[in-house]
Amino acid sequence: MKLLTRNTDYAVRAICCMASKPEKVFTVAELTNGLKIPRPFLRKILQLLNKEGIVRSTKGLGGGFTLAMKPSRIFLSVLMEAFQGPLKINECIFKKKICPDIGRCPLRRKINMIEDHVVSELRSVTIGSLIKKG
Amino acid sequence: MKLLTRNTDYAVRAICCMASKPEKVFTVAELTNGLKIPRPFLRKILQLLNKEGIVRSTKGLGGGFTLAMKPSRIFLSVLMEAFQGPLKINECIFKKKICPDIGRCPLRRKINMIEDHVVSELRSVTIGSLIKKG
DNA sequence: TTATAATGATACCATTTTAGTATCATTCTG
DNA sequence: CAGAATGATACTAAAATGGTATCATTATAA
Ligand code: FES
Ligand code: FES
Repeated sequence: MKLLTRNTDYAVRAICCMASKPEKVFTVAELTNGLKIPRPFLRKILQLLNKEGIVRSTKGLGGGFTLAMKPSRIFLSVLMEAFQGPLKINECIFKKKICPDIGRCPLRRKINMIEDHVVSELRSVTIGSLIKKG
Repeated sequence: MKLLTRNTDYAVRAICCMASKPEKVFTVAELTNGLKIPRPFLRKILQLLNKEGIVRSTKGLGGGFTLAMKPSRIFLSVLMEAFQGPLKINECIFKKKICPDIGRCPLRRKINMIEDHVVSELRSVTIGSLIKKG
């Protein structure tokens, strides 16, 4: 059961890193040093985060990435959706074949309940909630 | 987010099928007819179910597979474990690197909570509960 | 104004996991 | 013994994931 894929995980850490100094512009190199993530891969990740508006990029010398939102507004669920697609648990294989009435299929009902719970939990996690140290 | 992989799904359906006539010995061919699962693949699945003691096989002419347990005792969680490994949500990537104290990492705590919920839900689903039609 | 340091865009490759096949051995029944 | 079934196991195919490479663009500063 994989909940977070690697790029989501990387994204989370990178953002946590950046959240520690909100004003600083981080170059990819700096972030990789701290995090030991393959550099070109992290670049790709940051580029997507930029498109998503979670991070802001500036080009050229002295450029790099900064958070575009407050950590408390960055939801784990949003990161997961960006990197892993919609938060949906897989459909069943035999659509109508087996299940006479998909609306009443007890397996699907159960799966949907699980999904609802998982998703609502994920939606409650923000980067902000992750970095406030204990 | 994939909860059930294909072979688990196939296994569930095959078992549901078999549960409808508990005394009948099903040949693989019969099951594939009903279910449209690639025959050799279903064989492999049934062989594993046999090893797990969920299904009983008899060889030779007139042989095939029967359920070895009552549907109400066959848990979805057990099938998932058999086909997909332990019901554990992925560990984080940077073991000790980032997380100063894994016991206190709020992300991990959250993930663990989600995992506990999912697993306990899955443990409550049996084939029996799936086949009692509404 | 040009060299350089940064990201943007994108195509490509590698690895791992999942899905599915093929084959031969074994066993049971008639 | 013939044939119908599964047992065991090795192999292949396809998809998802993880990671590289490359060239274009932009900004800074000597
Ligand atoms: S057919 Fe998909 S859960 Fe019932
Ligand atoms: S390091 Fe894994 S969840 Fe904190």
